[in-house]
Amino acid sequence: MTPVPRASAATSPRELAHPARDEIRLEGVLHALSDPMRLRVVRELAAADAEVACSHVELPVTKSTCTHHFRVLREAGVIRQTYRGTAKMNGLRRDDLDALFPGLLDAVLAAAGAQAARRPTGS
Amino acid sequence: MTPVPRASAATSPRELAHPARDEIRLEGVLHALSDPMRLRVVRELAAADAEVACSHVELPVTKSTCTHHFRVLREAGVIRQTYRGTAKMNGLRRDDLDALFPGLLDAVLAAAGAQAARRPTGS
DNA sequence: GTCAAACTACGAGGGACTTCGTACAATGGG
DNA sequence: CCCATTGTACGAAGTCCCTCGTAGTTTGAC
Repeated sequence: MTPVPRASAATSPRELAHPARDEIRLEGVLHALSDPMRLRVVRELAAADAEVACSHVELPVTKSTCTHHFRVLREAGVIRQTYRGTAKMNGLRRDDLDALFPGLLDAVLAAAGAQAARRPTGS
Repeated sequence: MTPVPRASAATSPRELAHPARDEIRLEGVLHALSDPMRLRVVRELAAADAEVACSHVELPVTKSTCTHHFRVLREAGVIRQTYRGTAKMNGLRRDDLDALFPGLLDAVLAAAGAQAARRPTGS
């Protein structure tokens, strides 16, 4: 079909917009973390302690929904995303979050872990 | 006789339903705190460090909306509400939250304070 | 009894969110 | 070049959420 020309995409290998550190809002972070799917993603990223591909995180939703949740996390400033070949790597923005909201991420992760321990089979 | 007094046209002692400690879910708490109005309420309750009447918390919304937000906070397990005459007193459930999610409430409160300091005139 | 104060219930409007399906683009290997 | 893999865009359906106005209930004071 008609090849769509794109602006200056020749040298830019698909870049993604991230909020700057001081653009990250607490309400946005809390809202991003208040979804079970996204909290699960964040827990896996924290456990991995490295960049993880979207496809490596197993969620009981379709790929479209997966993309949506990763975008919410990125736009809230919780994760950083970069392309690597056909994969998209995800990493927690620990440094920014710890600088802005000291102890918050660790408290949420610990709380999620404790809650998961209390609810063995559920969620 | 009614064994379980409901909050709908009940009899003498108006009682309110609160979730038990182990019924409090992290996602619910995070969602409750992710709203600017409710975060504001929680900050005021934490600053007061005592029971505060709904009418004493000044919010730029109508009373109906105020009631709604207080109920969300109560049903999420963040606050405890009790009637006292015509007033309804509100207090943080610090003990329960600290037991379930150690450090979470303090981290959120500190983060909210830090963010408010970065944004002097409320957005 | 009457009245004001404080809060609630109900419903409505408008917007945001979660999920999905389908079709499409970018990358790297055979 | 062809194609499988990976993720995106777009729209749609259904649901939930925030806000409000109005009418009503409960309580305590006069």
